[in-house]
Amino acid sequence: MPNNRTEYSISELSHEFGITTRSIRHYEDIGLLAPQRSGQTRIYTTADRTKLKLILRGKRLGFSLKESREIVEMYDPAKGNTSQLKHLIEKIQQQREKLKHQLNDIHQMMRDLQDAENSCLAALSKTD
Amino acid sequence: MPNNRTEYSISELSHEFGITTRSIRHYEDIGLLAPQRSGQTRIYTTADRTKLKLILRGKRLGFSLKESREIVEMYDPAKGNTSQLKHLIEKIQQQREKLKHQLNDIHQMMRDLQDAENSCLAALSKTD
DNA sequence: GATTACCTTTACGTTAACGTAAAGGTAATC
DNA sequence: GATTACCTTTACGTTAACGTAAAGGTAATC
Repeated sequence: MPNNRTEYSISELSHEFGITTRSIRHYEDIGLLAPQRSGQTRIYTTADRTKLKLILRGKRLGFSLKESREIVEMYDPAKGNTSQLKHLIEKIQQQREKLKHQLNDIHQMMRDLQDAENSCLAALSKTD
Repeated sequence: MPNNRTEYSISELSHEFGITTRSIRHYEDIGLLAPQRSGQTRIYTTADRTKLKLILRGKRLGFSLKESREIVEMYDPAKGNTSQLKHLIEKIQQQREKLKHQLNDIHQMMRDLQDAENSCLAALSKTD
């Protein structure tokens, strides 16, 4: 299993992640990806692939592409001066807070689902 | 603190949840809410309010209104026969699976954020 | 050399989730 | 009785996130 690939075509990525090439190009249109070119053809690196993963994970969590951009930019090792670093740390904290709220929502929803299931089971046992 | 309200106006709910009345009416348009009427005016019960809460929580978790409909219908005590109950239990399980995946995504994202923060802190300590 | 399988760009179309205006009704207060 | 604060419906507009054609280029295979 040669998992040491370092370059990918757009269709390889689209197959791997179950999305269309149109989506991947769209992410580029709005500045989330910037693959190299070989002539006209796009060439994606493992870093591009990772960014794509971040975008799709964001989508699963209900992030807009604009919100995912912040995540992607955190991954980018664009570093900078002290004030930029401090600003980035602040952003990271904000994302963490948001995720904490989502965790609360998920746990609450799981409790609710448990309650719903229990009353279903109770209704079923009465029917027996 | 009289928390024993049983009826609410549309503006009361919009203020409480920080959304517009337009949104609330929209949820009704697509069949997520069905408040009573007093003449022309809508009257919301605590059950309606709970449904609205479910919708908004779903939105925070990235659910579409169509997906939230499933959650709302689980809350509805519409019960039914045995096969309907079993079907509902299946749906509940599916929602749980989806939430589990979201939990994984959140935990992974939190780890990534921690990594990003650590490298920021490392870069800062070098600057000192 | 034609079919196949990729790749490209341009550009209009679509769906969800509302926003926004227009036009009007009611009930209390100045 | 006019202003204020609510409520209503109808209907067109907007934004995000792509979908979908159209038109064309390249590289390998039959």
